[in-house]
Amino acid sequence: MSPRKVKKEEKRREIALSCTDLIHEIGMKNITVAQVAKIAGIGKGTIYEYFENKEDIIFEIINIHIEKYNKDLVESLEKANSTKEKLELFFKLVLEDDEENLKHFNGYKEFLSIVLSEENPRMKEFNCNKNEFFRAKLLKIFEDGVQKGELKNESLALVDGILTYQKGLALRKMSQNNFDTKQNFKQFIDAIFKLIRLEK
Amino acid sequence: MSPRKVKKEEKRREIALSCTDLIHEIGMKNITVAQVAKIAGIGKGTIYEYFENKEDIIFEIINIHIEKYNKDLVESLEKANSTKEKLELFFKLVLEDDEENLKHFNGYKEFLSIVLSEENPRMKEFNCNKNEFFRAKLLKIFEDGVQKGELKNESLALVDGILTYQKGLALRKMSQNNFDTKQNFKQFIDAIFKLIRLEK
Amino acid sequence: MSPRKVKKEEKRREIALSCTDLIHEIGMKNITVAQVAKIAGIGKGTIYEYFENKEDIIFEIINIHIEKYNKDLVESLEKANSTKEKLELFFKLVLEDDEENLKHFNGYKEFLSIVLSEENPRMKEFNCNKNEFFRAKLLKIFEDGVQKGELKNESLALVDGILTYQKGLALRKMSQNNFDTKQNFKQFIDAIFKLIRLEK
Amino acid sequence: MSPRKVKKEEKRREIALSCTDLIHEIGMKNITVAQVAKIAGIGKGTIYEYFENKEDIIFEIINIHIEKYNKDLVESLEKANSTKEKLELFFKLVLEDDEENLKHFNGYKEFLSIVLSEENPRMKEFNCNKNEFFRAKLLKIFEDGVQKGELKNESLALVDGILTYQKGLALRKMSQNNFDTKQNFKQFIDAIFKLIRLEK
DNA sequence: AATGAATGAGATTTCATTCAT
DNA sequence: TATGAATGAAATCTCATTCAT
Repeated sequence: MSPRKVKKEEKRREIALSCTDLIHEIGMKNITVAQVAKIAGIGKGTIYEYFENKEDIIFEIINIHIEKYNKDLVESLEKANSTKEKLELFFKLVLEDDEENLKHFNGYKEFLSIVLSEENPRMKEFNCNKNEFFRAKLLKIFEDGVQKGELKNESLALVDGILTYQKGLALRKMSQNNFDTKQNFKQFIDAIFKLIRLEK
Repeated sequence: MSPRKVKKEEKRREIALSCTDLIHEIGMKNITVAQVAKIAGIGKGTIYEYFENKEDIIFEIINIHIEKYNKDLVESLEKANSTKEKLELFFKLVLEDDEENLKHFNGYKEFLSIVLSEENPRMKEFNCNKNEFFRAKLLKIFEDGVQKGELKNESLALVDGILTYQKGLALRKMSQNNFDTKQNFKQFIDAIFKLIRLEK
Repeated sequence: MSPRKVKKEEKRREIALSCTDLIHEIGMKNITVAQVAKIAGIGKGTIYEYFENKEDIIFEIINIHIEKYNKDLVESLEKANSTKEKLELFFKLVLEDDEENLKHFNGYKEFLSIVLSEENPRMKEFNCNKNEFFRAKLLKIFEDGVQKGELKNESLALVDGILTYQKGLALRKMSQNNFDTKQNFKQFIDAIFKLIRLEK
Repeated sequence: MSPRKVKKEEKRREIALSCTDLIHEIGMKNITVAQVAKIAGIGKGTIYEYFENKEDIIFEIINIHIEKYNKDLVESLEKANSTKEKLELFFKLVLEDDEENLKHFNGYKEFLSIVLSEENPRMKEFNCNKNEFFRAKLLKIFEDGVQKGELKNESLALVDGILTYQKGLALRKMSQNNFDTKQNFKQFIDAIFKLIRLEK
């Protein structure tokens, strides 16, 4: 990238980051360009020097959040030992209820709402890319498990199902009132593990 | 219900049904009250004799679609024999790709988008009610399977996980570009069935 | 009046009276024809058998209230002795703060608001008629005072001014936040009485 | 005020002033935002850069009219000599019938109609402020009269009563068909002056 | 005489985006 | 490069009144 482009990229981040708090208050969709400009301390017109349109702003915000989440996930996965531990980290987004994580979760919820509502190919593609990233991570977890002799070989066939199950957990947590995510997870994963764990 | 109320209820349905096609063209959220009135062949003001507000119209449309889908599901479940057959019927919404079913699926997608985006407690509650209905159906399928000696007793513990998995399938189909729903389903369900099927 | 007309007149009153409470809650202007019909226990269309239009309903309501107030005023004036006593009764509408009187006052306020806002000749004429009625009453009070030797002859020239002053008191009470009506009245009337009272 | 703010203030005035004629034709309440925008030669959306809402536009219009009237009043009062002359100037709004003054009078009428009709605390408070301004002016007139030896000391006690009387004159002129404002004023004020004027 | 279903004109307000400076 | 004033399309909802039954 040219130095020019790099600078632009930096400014995009800066602007997007400046409205993090605002977004958690009123939501991505409800934010106005005027608000973004004000909170970023620049003019409304200037926004359009760095972003194509409003959607592009939202895109950048989502991007930052997800990149951050992914980075944290990768780091924590590296420190984990057992397969089950890793799996729990992998499900952290839907299981953990501390403030930090809830922010990520709600951001993801808003992101999904956009993907579902609009015919927005760019967002959809972005979603696919991220999915592949996550799939690769999950696959790695299982492969490591197999290599370490923790899991049966056949367990690799479950990766996609578990990925799907994770999406389902997210959706249910997002759309149901008193959904007990943890209990649903525990029951299901325990059962699955019975199936795929190698008896030593 | 008084005859009065019944008539109102009928008219609501009639109006809501009249815009089925329009909805599939432009989406529930994008519809305008003026359009609904025109297509229903009545005045704009008349709409408000039967609906509280625009949201109420969308609500009725969703309701009709879901009720219809549920009715069909129940009927087809009654005719099915094996547990696996029933399970496939239960997953029909996300698996089948004929026009009729795609309409239901897209309706469900729009519905979810609304549930996720707005602070719309009514929709959310409605979603919860329907979820319970579906959970009951799935549980029944498994209980019948156990009773008929097809499934292990412990398989009942998987009901909630599978329900969640179904949501995940829906979400992935909605939000990913070339997601192979059927293959994901087959792989996962086959594996699960290995676990829970009684060897005869 | 023909018996038919009399019956119509009675029904008008009945309908108008039925919404007295509602009016005090939400105001004459804010009432809807549907509400009037419901509270009167008749159909919306039936309203138009007895009233020309919505304005006509309001007109009837105002009429009833003012007639009632006038009747009470005349009765109480007959029982009063001294001129000053009578004058206080004459100012009762703006001075007294009990619930009953406040209802009349607020009704009058709404009435004035209508007279001022619309170019409503009928209301305006009605207002003039009532004004003449009140002027006659006030004049009578003063004439009696003169005849009884309480007041100077010239005091009759003040009748119109005092009538005007009373309107001013009403307007200020209606439009100012902490207007001390009683104190304004006392100070003014005392001063006036010094001027017009005959020393005995 | 920042230059920013000053410009906004100026533009508010400019927009409000541009619809003066329109208002006299159709009334403040009947004006639409679209009409204001058109007559001001700007877009509908631009209106909302300078005004909170429609009420705010009306508010500005009233403000301008009243400020203008007050300024003229203060100027003319300075030029007047005798107390009676000043008093006549003070009553000018209700007495004079030239076009210029009638516009102010009708503006005041519309303003009062709003104050009486709506639960509009802002307008009511504004009314109170202006009332205090006028009361101060009237008091000054009387104090000067006393100081110059034209009026008795006690006449100061009449200030509030006369202010009230003036409101009454306004209200009657607004709400009665053939009310003879001048005659009512002359008769009343002459009588009052007999009471309060010092014989020299 | 009584009804109440149907009507539709009409007005406010928001906000992403442009463009002249 | 930065700005922010100007834009205007677009959509909801109310309610007095009519009229067929």
